[in-house]
Amino acid sequence: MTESVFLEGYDPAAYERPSVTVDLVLMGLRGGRPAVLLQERRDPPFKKRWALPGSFVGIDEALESAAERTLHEKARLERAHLEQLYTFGAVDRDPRMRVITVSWLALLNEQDFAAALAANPALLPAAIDVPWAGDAGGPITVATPGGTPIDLAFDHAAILALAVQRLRGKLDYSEIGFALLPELFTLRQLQDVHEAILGTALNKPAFRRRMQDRGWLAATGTREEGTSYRPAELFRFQRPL
Amino acid sequence: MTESVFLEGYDPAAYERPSVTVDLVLMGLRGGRPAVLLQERRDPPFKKRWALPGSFVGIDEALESAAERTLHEKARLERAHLEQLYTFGAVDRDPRMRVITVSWLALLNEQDFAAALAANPALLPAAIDVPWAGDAGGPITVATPGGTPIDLAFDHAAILALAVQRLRGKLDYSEIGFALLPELFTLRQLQDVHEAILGTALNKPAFRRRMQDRGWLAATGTREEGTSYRPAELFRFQRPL
DNA sequence: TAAATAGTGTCTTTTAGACACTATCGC
DNA sequence: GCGATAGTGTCTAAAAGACACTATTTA
Repeated sequence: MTESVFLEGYDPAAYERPSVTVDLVLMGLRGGRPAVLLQERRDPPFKKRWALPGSFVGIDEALESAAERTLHEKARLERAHLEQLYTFGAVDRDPRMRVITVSWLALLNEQDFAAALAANPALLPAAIDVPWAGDAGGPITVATPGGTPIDLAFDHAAILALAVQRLRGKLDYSEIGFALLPELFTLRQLQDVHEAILGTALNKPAFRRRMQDRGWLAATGTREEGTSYRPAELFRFQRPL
Repeated sequence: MTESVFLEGYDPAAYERPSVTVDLVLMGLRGGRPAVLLQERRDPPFKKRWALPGSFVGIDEALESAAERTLHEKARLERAHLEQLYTFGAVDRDPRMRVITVSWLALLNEQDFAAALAANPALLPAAIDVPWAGDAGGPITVATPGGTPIDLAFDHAAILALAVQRLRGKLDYSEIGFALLPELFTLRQLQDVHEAILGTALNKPAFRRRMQDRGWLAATGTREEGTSYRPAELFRFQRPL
């Protein structure tokens, strides 16, 4: 055992400190397909490249507050499902200086997704394509609505890939899927969301049994309107017990 | 939309930066029960209270490198299963100054756990008691080997609770459990590890089927020695496919 | 041979998938 | 009634739990 084991009590203020940012993966469904809101960089590094919206964490600001503030500043949304993903801290991830970023997954339903786009037209609703199945993880591809592939700035491709993996992994055992739906929804809409995120077709009776058994569904007694066929019942999410 | 939406391109160096640390949850099994290695604080704040081992992240040091360095400095271990848990950044979590900490879960097998204790006798092998079942999460209690309850410094109780929850949640679908075992182990040892972490008894045939079906077990053909009964076969962990 | 644990065969229970069937709406 | 989708009953397949039984080692 060397002396360094007990080398403590030094003055941390004497050490150079890194910058800390939050980056948001603003995810939602657009036309039934996964999409993410990106922002074009106006300055170097990665000038004119697309990046995740983010901002620096204030010295008197909690991490979650910084994420919420960024959600409001960039997407003009008051609230959304927001969960911390991972903290990225490679030394050279920003060529200017040392920046450690705490990444967050923000889930928007179709209405909020459209509202964010309307409030900040500088945002790009990029389409996400996930080439791997299951929740093993792996790289994903991002493209403009027109289909042009996007090479994200910084390490944001890795952050986005992790967001997709986290979302897929938590989808069927957590309440996370409801964050992508409006307050009232049909079981078909719920299943569509799951199928879009997982990229696979699901069995209808089994899916409904599972959702019912978890106690997540509160019947409202009302039905959707404007269909040219039998209208489905509208449900509301409820926390079990 | 206000002007603040596009308020970017300012000089981040002009802003005050937080300190960033890594904190390690050094977990293992001691006498078949979950335990964590703690370190007594020598200086305020929380002087003489027990805390998770940690250190400041160097300005030219990746987060994972800082975690590995801390693992070496505090426990004298070259490697261990190390995975990032969560980043805690409440403004007042350290009364001295703004400190954001990236927490890591480090898993040690019984041998490494004992080696760390021997290399750094200042570490306390605290017993972990988990009062909740399943992977719902919740507070846990920590106690000295003598049974005296420990009130951890900072927000380290929350970090430790999250570590336990993560470990429980990943145990039966990931390879994480093998990090708590030596290279060669019997199926009974593997089951004992799972039962200790989950806090419940498991069905023997079903457990063995699952582990076999996942392709995690490579038979060695050798058997344990020194038993006064039928010796069990020794297995080695293998990655599937 | 006795004691103790390793390891397995098999029955039951539970859960998921497949598939078809009935129900209900607008037109 | 027709078309289309909602919603469900039920059979099958797969996985988990229960339990007992056999196997193998030391003493």
